[in-house]
Amino acid sequence: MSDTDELLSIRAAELYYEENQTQDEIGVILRLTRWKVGRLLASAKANGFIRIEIVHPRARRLPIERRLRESTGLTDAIVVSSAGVSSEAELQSRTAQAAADYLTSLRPIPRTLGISWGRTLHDVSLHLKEGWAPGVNVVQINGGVSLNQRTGTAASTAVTIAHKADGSATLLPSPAIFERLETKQAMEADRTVAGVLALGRNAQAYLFSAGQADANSALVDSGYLTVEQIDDLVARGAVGDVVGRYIDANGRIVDPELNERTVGIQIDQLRRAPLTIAVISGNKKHAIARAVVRNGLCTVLVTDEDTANALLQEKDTP
Amino acid sequence: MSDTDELLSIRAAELYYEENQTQDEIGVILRLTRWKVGRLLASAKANGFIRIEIVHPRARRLPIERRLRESTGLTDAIVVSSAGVSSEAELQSRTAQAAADYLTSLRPIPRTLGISWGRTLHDVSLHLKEGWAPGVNVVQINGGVSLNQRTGTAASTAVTIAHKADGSATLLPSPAIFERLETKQAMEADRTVAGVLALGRNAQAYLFSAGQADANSALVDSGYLTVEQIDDLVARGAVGDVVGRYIDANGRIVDPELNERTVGIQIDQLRRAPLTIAVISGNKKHAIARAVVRNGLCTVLVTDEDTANALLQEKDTP
DNA sequence: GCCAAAGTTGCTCAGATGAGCGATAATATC
DNA sequence: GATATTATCGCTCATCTGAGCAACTTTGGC
Repeated sequence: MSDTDELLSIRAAELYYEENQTQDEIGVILRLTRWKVGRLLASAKANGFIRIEIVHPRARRLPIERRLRESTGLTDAIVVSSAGVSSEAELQSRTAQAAADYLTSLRPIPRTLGISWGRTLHDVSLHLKEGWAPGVNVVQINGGVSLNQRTGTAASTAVTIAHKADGSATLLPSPAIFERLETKQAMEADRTVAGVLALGRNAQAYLFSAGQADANSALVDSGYLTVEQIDDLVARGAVGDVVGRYIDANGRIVDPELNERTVGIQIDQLRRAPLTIAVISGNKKHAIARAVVRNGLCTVLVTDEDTANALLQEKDTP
Repeated sequence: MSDTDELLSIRAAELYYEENQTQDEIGVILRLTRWKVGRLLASAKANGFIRIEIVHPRARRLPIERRLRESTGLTDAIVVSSAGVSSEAELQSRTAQAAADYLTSLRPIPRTLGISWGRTLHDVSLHLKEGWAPGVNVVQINGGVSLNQRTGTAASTAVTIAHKADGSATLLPSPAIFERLETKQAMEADRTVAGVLALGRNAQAYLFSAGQADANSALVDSGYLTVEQIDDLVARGAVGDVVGRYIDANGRIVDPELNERTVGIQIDQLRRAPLTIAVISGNKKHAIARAVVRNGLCTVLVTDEDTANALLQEKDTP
């Protein structure tokens, strides 16, 4: 397009989008036929001069969702817009809201829903509306936060989700990680615990988040791991944890011994499940999100625009 | 509007603006009539959820221009968009470009154009296209930069503007401010200088910028004023200078004695002129822009979106 | 300078859309 | 609970707009 045409397309766009003039009227003003005006407007759009943003906490980015589905093979992708967000917390809240929306609209409604715990899932539980589903049994799929933390964040998440769906919550009464393998095995042998774990393995759907591998991990906060242990895991390639288990960029368990001492569903069980919803948002979680998506650990990803774009860019530059 | 309708309007907007679906198709997807979809889209717009930006260096903000004209009584207002600008310099360059565009499209073409000097006007001169007008006599209306500066910025601006219009430049061979009133009067008595000043007074149009009152002023850089003098002027209410003369928020000369020693057109002559184009851009110039516009020192203002909004907000909250 | 190829223009026509208007539903008022 | 009032809905119709096409203009190649 010629230089003067580019300028004209901008003038036309101003009159069209800001002044709500018709292409006819613009034609009169700029001394052009209305067809020329139409073409100029089309070229302004094609050149990317017209940026249309939907500014709303519930706004999603459908084109990014589609590209994500196509390039990763995800069953579904929910990408919340970051237009107009001023803080990371706001973005994560939007993502949690979107996850709650997705859960609510899920058909068929899963009778048993396996969930992990964490800040993100807690946020999701708060965003769910009373009566979001008619009776869902919520099962914890990995060991809970220790008691030196604000008691029962994990339990409260599960209970809230279940309660709001007029369902029941089945809690996993176990720490996340045991110091000794023998203790962990003894615990798993307990009939109650074994029952919960079996229920978790047979859930129809899973909802979980993931944590980045750094000192801010909930597993560090809860006292299960030390900062030094995290550093060691990172040195061995860990990018983050899923249901309490640290994985590398290829989705492999970083420390098999540690993994053995971790209570809950195995990564492979997640990989085989037909419906696994991962909720991952935030700038620091791009790496773990990538690991989760690339290695088939989820079939549905709920995330934010920036994380989604990061995933797409990697795909484009292999 | 109800809460669910608001959400629906966002879903509709996503499909309409991001996926280019027709209102009919959206109706099928969301189980609504196409009229309902149309209404939802209209309400999304009305609620400000749809933000349309024209991202282009030459983009203007016509609605703001109109509001400025209406609320200030300016003959014309040119407001450049700040969408997508990353630096103050870029915004100022856009404003200069817009001023050049305005000058080029000006009808009738002024035979004599009085100009001041400064970074902004120099920028305007560079953005003008060769042959922007068929013969314009450009006259300097205030004293030039001193010679210890990069020689001839002021002269070069005038010459460039004139040259590109196949016209002639009449320079004012005088310092901006004299130390002694007597010297200034003697200078003005000189036939050549007097002739230039007379020519300047009779120009058909004026183009000038304005400087904020702080240590970065061109008058300080050029050695005419010290930082202390500026501080003093500020203490006495100065918000900036127009054609070398410091004014307060009410458009009054702050220091009459200093004003007397300043060579060039008087503020009042500017106020009486039928066509005076002020080019003012940048966050620090909001106050001086306000003083210029509120006190009728210009009939046309070329500025940036942020400055324009600042002017409008003051109007709304008197 | 001539011709082919590519690009641009004005136009027809069908599809998309907003304004306006009765009909219907929801809400408030007594 | 009946009625008045308001809001919402589905629709018609006129207008707006984009796709497609033939005519025309420009450009590049020889």
